[in-house]
Amino acid sequence: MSPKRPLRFDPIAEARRQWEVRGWGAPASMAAATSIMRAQQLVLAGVEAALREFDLTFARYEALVLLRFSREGRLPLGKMGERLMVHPTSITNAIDRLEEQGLVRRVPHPEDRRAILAEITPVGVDLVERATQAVVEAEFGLGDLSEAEADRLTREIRKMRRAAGDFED
Amino acid sequence: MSPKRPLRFDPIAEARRQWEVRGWGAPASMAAATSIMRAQQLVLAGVEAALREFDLTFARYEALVLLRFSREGRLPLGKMGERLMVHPTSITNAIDRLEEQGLVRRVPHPEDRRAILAEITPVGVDLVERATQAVVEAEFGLGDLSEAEADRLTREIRKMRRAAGDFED
DNA sequence: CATATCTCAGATATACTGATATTT
DNA sequence: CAAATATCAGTATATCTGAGATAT
Repeated sequence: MSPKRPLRFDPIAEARRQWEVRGWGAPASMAAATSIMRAQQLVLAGVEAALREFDLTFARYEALVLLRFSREGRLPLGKMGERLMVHPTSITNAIDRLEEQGLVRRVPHPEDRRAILAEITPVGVDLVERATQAVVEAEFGLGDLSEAEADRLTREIRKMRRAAGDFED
Repeated sequence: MSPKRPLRFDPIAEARRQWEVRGWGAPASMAAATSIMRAQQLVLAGVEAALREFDLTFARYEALVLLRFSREGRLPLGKMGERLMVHPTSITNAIDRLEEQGLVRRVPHPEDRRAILAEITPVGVDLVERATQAVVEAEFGLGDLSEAEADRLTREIRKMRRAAGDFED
């Protein structure tokens, strides 16, 4: 981790100013995209720090949560990749690792013999619940954002996600 | 690239519902953090697709832009790492690559002989301007977000960044 | 001597390409 | 035969740790 002290100015406001000086176009979009990238660095750093003691990465934690939320604790690997927006080989790799850790096991799909299900184990259920406590205590890397602010943020990003074709609804 | 079709529901709204069912705490923060992570995937995918023809990654593009915006087209590597919030060895690596591509060169720091400056070359200046055009045309992966929506998004994220200690201002 | 800056070697995580086996 | 599912081999990128060289 890098507990870097805060800058004494907003680097994105500064970048936007420079962007306009150069006449580079769409400065509002640049600022929004850069904001998203930087916010993600902060969230990822905060969450991964909380997950370290459980030997989980963010990607593997997300996979565990997804399985925990599924009706029967199992999902086809392909479906998991779609939902998490990751490459098929990345899911194979993540499930390999979770299986080594005893948090998940592979079981054959009952109807489609091409597909394989990942199923969360009791150990996995226990771990994901403890890891979640730690992530909540770390405030998801958001700092002390109020509930109202978090909701406004979620709503604004939701517009962007819809514009970018993430979902239809 | 993966031109995946949109889901027919908002996966984050669904995750939030499940999160509350399990009684996992801070659902508003979970939704905000997950929104940031997912938005970043969309932006990164859009921008990297636009940068591919220039043989640039997002990280190297950011470094070029930072140099382009500096007063004299050069900055110490350490300062670049701070500004981009990346590990010192990652900057070394990125500058190695940009130097191989002829977009940047290393020059000694005139006052502090420990430090090394990365300086953008004329070829680098030309490339970063052309790459920027492509990124703007790709709308930064934001889809057709209006300027007002982009500004609102930037403002909401700014609150989060301040709460997370990204800057003081 | 302590600190700062950068680099290197080695390890891990993720992603992508292209190929393959199996099943639908 | 075409499409879908998962895997594998190989490559690339980025991150981090720990060590070391050089300079302040």
